[in-house]
Amino acid sequence: MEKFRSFYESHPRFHVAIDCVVFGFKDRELKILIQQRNFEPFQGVWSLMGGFVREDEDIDEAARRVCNELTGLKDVYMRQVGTYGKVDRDPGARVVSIAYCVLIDIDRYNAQLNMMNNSYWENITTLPDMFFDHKDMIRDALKLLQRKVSREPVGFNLLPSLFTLTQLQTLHEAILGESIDKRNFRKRVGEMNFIEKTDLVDKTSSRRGAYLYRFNNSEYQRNPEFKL
Amino acid sequence: MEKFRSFYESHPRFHVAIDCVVFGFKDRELKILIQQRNFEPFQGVWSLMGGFVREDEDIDEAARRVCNELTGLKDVYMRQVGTYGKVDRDPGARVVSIAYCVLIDIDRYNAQLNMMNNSYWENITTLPDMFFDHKDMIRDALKLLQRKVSREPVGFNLLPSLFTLTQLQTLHEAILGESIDKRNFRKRVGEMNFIEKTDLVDKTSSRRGAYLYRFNNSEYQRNPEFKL
DNA sequence: TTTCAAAAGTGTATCATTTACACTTATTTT
DNA sequence: AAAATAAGTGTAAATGATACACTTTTGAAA
Repeated sequence: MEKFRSFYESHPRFHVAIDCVVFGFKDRELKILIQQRNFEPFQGVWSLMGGFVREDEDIDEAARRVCNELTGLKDVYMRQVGTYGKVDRDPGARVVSIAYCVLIDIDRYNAQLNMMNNSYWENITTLPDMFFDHKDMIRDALKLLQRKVSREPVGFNLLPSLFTLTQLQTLHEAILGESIDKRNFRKRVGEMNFIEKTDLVDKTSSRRGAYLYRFNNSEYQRNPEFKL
Repeated sequence: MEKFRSFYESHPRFHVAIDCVVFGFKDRELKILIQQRNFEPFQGVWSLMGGFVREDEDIDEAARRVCNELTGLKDVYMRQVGTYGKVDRDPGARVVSIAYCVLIDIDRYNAQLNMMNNSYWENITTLPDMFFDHKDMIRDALKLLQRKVSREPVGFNLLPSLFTLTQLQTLHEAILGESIDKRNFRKRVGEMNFIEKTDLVDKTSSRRGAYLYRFNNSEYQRNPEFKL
């Protein structure tokens, strides 16, 4: 391939970045992790958590690495949202950025990282102005999440491994931005036998207590049909 | 920003390419435009039609330019599918490639371009082995198209501006890979008043002749609800 | 210890949507 | 005149989606 080097070298090269739209769920609200940069360039600007792709990394590997650096978590659900490449989207240099939608259980997130990264969990309904096209990335990531949450078991990534049906429902409501009928919702849950009732009870959110459920992925794989 | 140049320069840069998954529809078959390269590198390998992003171009502009160079057409429907960035996906150099799904009316395509580009219309069901991840791009572009065709008026981009309902139905069948009940299909068409019957008749495909319809986009915009 | 507050849990009837299904019509060719 | 070919048309049954309100359980407060 050596002899065709000029074929490639006649074309320009760009920085390629990863931006993570990290979703979490707490207090009935869908949140995302944003950062107010305390370093140059763009100090003080609100932005998504990101990083650059390295020479020796697949872009998905880079996304996993960046996400791990920012959240401390491994084996996290992430999906590519899209790629953003306006010429002037980053005034410091030509940067093409690939956005990823990341879903984490907010309780597994080490809050100390917020100090280190100067980052915050902000409700998606009350985001500040943000760096260039980062609002577009968030919008598109949310659309992706909305499209998936009713048809694939992705919401469980935002919950603890044991959760109540009320938590699951309020999660769906927060993602879809609309309220859901409780009895209809539970009827649909009941049709999916991979959402398993345990005999454990959570009493933190009510006096009566609510049964805890878990998502059984291997059972789901045997008959992967999901509708909520 | 000058003083932060090193912030960027400490990170690597990559070639960024566009690959177009160009769909066409003819003889009841969904086809895509592929090219057997008659130039180095990778001479003889089947691949999608592509090109590199330039310094002064947004990626969407680059996609439009590349698509225009390859099809001769302007103002075509195109949507980003995803970005493919495995380290070794192109052995000649590190190239990150953004795939676009492109829908054209195959009758507007100048067949002479096939000579110039060494390109062909191949049925999606009978594709040859292809360059690295180009099959993945095609699979993902087809998924995108399948997801959209029933809920948004995108199929019309693959048809002439006047079309019969049988053409529209066989197009949907080709995209979805399953047969559709004729009466149910036409019932749904009848519910969308932006699919307008003309008094023109096409007699090329049957003795009786079939009424020609057209898609009225401004009527659609007044009440954008689509279900087929 | 009784009362109150707060969330959990439970079923049915109606409505809307989707599916299954087969013959007639119009025209050209033989 | 008959045959061949694709266009065009409606209804009934089944399935899925929606609307809707009261009882239960428990801890905290009176």
